[in-house]
Amino acid sequence: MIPKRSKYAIQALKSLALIYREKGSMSIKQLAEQERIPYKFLEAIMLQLRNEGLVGSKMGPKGGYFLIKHPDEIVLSTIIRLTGGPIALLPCVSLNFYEPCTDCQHEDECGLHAVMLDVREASIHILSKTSLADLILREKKLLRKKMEK
Amino acid sequence: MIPKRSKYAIQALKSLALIYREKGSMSIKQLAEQERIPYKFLEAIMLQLRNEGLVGSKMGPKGGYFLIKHPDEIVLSTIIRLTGGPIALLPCVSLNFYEPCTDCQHEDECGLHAVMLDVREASIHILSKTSLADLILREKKLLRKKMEK
DNA sequence: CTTATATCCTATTTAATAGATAGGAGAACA
DNA sequence: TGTTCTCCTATCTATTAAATAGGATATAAG
Repeated sequence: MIPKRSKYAIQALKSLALIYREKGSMSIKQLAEQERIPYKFLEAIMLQLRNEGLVGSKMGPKGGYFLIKHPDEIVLSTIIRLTGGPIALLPCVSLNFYEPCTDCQHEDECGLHAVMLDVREASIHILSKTSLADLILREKKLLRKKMEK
Repeated sequence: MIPKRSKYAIQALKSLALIYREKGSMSIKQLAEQERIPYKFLEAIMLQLRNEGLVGSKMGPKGGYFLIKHPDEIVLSTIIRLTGGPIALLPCVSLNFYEPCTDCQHEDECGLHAVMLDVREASIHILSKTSLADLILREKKLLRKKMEK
């Protein structure tokens, strides 16, 4: 499971992506209300995303956050990685949270290691090809499909 | 990430699978030493696996645990599920640990939900086609490959 | 220039839970 | 009859996710 922190980050960034074209920005208050995320928690998250260079910010009234990169360029795996969510199912196959097993002398002889590597690859493949723009596009398609019924 | 509990369970069951043919059994002490798993922790795990019907047990001296099913029939997804490891990255796409998002009115309109469903499917596909026997076979292949060098 | 509205930043609290341990009861083999 | 094992319940501890607190700093607008 990825932490809520990661999920909140994706939701907030998706909201910013929706107003990217008109160079819009949103305050934490707006984002928090719209996505029903605890205000102070979201504040900490946005601050981090800013330090990581994903979003820009402007202080004072009419200030807020805005995407720096194009929604096409921000993929889910990046957001998850930055906000501390491990994607792998075991530490020994994690890129960003790697830890060797205390037992297991030879990783390259461990069958479980090999299988879990496969799982990680499959997950990352999906998450790193899905951008914020893809997410929005997908929601449009879902909605359209639903409306047809 | 799946809990250590799940990893330990897989390791122990793999050891039992190795002696399945000759109807062998192993005590917790043996298993714990061989796989370097804390004794008491493993005890709790094996007890659960027994209650779930994956292994059988025999009390007293020369007693121990043994596989009930054929190593072909026990797949990783089953072990992980039984020992409490969520495979999905979000509660809203988990089969066994499902929880709806507090925000998100319509799951079927949520793009993230759709993507995370894809990820789960990809992971489960691998984990439910990999049995204990496959794990052992894979390790043999890994070892052989390594020896060739 | 004052006020309201934002971000910025550090520190702290809280609650849940994974991981591990303790201690003894009950079974079976020698 | 003692030793070796499983069985079972209860508990401890440390870590961490999640959320909160409080104030400093910037800026738009009247």
